[in-house]
Amino acid sequence: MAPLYTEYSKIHIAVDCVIFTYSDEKLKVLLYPRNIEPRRGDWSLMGGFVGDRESLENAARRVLMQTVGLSDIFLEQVSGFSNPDREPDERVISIAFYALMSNDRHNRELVAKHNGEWFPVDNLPALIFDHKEMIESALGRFRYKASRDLVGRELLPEKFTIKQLNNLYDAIFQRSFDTSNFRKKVLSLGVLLQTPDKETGSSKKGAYLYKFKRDYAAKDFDRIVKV
Amino acid sequence: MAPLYTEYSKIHIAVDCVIFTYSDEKLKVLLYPRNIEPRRGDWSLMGGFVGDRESLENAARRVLMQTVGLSDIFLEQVSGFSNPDREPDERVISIAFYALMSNDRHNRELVAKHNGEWFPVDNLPALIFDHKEMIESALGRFRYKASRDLVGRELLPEKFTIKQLNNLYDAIFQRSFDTSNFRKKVLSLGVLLQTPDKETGSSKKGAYLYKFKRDYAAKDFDRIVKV
DNA sequence: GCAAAAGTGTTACCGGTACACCCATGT
DNA sequence: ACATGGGTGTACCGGTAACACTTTTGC
Repeated sequence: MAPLYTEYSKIHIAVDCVIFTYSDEKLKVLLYPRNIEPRRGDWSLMGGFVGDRESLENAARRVLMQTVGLSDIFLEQVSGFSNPDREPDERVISIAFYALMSNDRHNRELVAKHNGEWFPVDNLPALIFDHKEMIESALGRFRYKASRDLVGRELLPEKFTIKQLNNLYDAIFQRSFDTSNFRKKVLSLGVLLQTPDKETGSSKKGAYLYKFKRDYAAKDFDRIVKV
Repeated sequence: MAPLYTEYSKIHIAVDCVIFTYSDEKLKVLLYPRNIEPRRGDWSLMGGFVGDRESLENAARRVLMQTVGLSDIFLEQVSGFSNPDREPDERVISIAFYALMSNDRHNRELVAKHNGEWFPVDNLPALIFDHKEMIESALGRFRYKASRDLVGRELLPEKFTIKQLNNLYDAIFQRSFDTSNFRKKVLSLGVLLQTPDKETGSSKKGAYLYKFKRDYAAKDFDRIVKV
């Protein structure tokens, strides 16, 4: 490896992960009390520096593995944040990613060990640096994805009712979709399979549980919901 | 500035600019024969390393100024490209940007001096590294922008006919929009102003020239065209 | 008059929205 | 029987697409 670019300076480069989950009918983000100076103890996204021979995405997956014990989950790059003064003491460029994680899959012990806590996206605490902005960008990108692809598989249990999916979309877009129309729209996409089972906890009649078709891969529908 | 992160390695970080213009009824990208090894002479995007105290966007604007003599143009970050082997000889992470430039504004001498050439997006030559992929990502993002905001101001002369705008959209989306419906849609947005002048080069009747309203800022329309 | 491009009008259809209504069941 | 949430049906409205039609003017 020839030292071709020696006259140009190198820069610390990191990734930060916006980890979304869905629980208690809310869309939530995983935050940690920062464990190094400066601003130790303030809430922040979990991140890490990018290794010498590591892609950004692999760095993000490594962070996910260390954070929630999973790495085979949906992950998408959002944007680079590069204001020279975004960290007060040293120059770091950080690339934000967002990840989608079903609430029942993550390693709770691992999260607890680092004092991670889940915050609803509409009620975030004070965050270090530009992490608030990262979350907002990530949410924008996630909404775009959810508007063109049914995102239930990543965030709901394997089997779920249409109502649960409806509530998920309500939480993502912070509005209330008409249940009748939502049901029709979603079923018309042809990617869900009705199971024989019913969910009976919340109603007397019971609601059919659905799951994604086995071979379902992310599609690009015309428009599931308006953004 | 305390050396906090000394145990983590720094990485070369660059920006690459996908510069779009519109001429001869085609959407084109500016490419250069690479002027340093490796692969000197192959076609590539214009890029540059990010300085110590420089944001990614400022680095991209600096590249634009060096390349086309303009920096006050539309610029948007696309994505980071970070495969450790994307450059054969040394590790460089590059953030792709795209820019929109009216064909009559750029500094032709400056472009010619570096042997820059414009290529239609549907007929690109062989490109170095992952630059083809960068252009495709940039085009995707640009199409998204054009679907929600009228992009004529950035790419057409100050005054233009509806037909020209129609042709621009045809070129961006590589399809043909119905002229009648396109006209109605575009005028209904209420952002164009009819001028008293007519363009008579291509027709006997002559077509009215329009321009963007003085106070027009990028809006987020529901949907101008389907993506 | 006719060709050519600009510009207007018409119609059919589709998808989103609102909302009324029926269904199944536990109490 | 009735309350409750699940699920279906329908009617309206606006946007989109396709395409016919009118206008203007140079030749």
